[in-house]
Amino acid sequence: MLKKNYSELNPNVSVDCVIFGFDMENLTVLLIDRGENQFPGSRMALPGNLIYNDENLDQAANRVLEELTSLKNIYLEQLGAFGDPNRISKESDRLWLKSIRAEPEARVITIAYVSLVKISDYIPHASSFAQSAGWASVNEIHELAFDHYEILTAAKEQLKRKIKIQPIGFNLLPEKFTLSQLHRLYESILDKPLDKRNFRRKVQKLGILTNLKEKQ
Amino acid sequence: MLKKNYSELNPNVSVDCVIFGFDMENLTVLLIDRGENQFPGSRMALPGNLIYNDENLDQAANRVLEELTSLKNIYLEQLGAFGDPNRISKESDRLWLKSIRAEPEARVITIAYVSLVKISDYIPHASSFAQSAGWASVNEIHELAFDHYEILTAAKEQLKRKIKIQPIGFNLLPEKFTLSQLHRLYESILDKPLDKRNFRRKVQKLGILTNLKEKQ
DNA sequence: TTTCTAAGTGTCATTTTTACACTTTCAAAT
DNA sequence: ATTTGAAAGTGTAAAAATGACACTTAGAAA
Repeated sequence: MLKKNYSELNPNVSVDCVIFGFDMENLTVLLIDRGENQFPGSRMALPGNLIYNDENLDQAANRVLEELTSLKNIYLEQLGAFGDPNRISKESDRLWLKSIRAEPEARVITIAYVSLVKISDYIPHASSFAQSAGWASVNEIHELAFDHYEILTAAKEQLKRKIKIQPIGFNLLPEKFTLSQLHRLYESILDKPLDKRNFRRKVQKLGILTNLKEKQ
Repeated sequence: MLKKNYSELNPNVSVDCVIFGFDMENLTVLLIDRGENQFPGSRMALPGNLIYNDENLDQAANRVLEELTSLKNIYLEQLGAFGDPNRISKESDRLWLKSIRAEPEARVITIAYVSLVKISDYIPHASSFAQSAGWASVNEIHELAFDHYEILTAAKEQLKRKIKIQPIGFNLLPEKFTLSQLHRLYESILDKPLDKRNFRRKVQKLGILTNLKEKQ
């Protein structure tokens, strides 16, 4: 009877992480630079890689994120699976895969994860096949490796949906923060202006915050 | 250079379909019977199977559903990926996989899909490895193959969320139907009583329905 | 000191939500 | 044929949530 070795990479399943960051000004996302490439196409990609057979998907997402960017202990939520057979069809992507994968032509479906963190808490350091890792303004991104732009778009939608129903976003801010900062965060995510007074009223009705009586 | 054959089964990725059905009385779900089995554990499972490498996930879900139950042209929505390494650890499940899979020990992650249909529109006929296929009352299900019970639970939650924000459920009913039937559908899904008058008012404000002036 | 930018504050109208009880109709049982 | 039971059908009032709206104050920069 053949005993399967489970602690090996699964050539068909990867995870990709969409880590949104907020710096009191802009909504950004964590990208890695894949480095020079002879073919056209974006050098930038979401941090992601194949899973091991003996880890579950959540573990894989955390591991991959840490390996590529050094960020750890981040609450990741699953966004969904992206599995178009053509997601690897760009020539520049295939070339890159040849340099990092044992089976570069394998059909890969990827499970995307999303999070939202406070930028100042996490300083990315690139390692593994990432040449660099850093935050990029969400609004300035127009092209990414593979289907990562599509994944990013879906992640933005998910974030919008989530933020409307439950007040995430509080662990993203310093312990002391102004309502204006929170206001900016929400406007960044929803990508539309929110009435200042109505917003403050709503937040305060949640009663989660303790007023500091310090101004500014 | 090795040319990869893409129209082959991918041993690592499957799809599973949670098809909810409504029959004017109960919320049900479509299950297949895997047949006799020497080991304890549920014979029943969600319709699901491995994907082919040349089809996308949505196509795979539709194909697998049709192959096992004959249901086709169903709008399927992705629920998410389930990929615990132990999802195949029950002895009865492993035994069953040996009888139907080329690589029964492979690590498999599955992508779950959800839909909601009117039972009378779709009569399931089992084929492939399904010994039978039919509707089972959601409330009477307590055990399923693999992690399918967990998937079913997640699917119920998703359905609840969806039904609150947009009035799906209209294409599930006959062209003529009473508001009471719709009312029952919503109560079944949300699993709690809804005030009759408030419900009717809300539906009528949507203005989607044309009043037939026929009673009952 | 002037000027600009961002912070901070309250009210009112509209809409949405929730709670609540009796009558009518039809079908089934006697 | 009559009675009985079960489900269909109907309106109102109070409370809560939402959305629109403009001026003053404080601090930073010129």
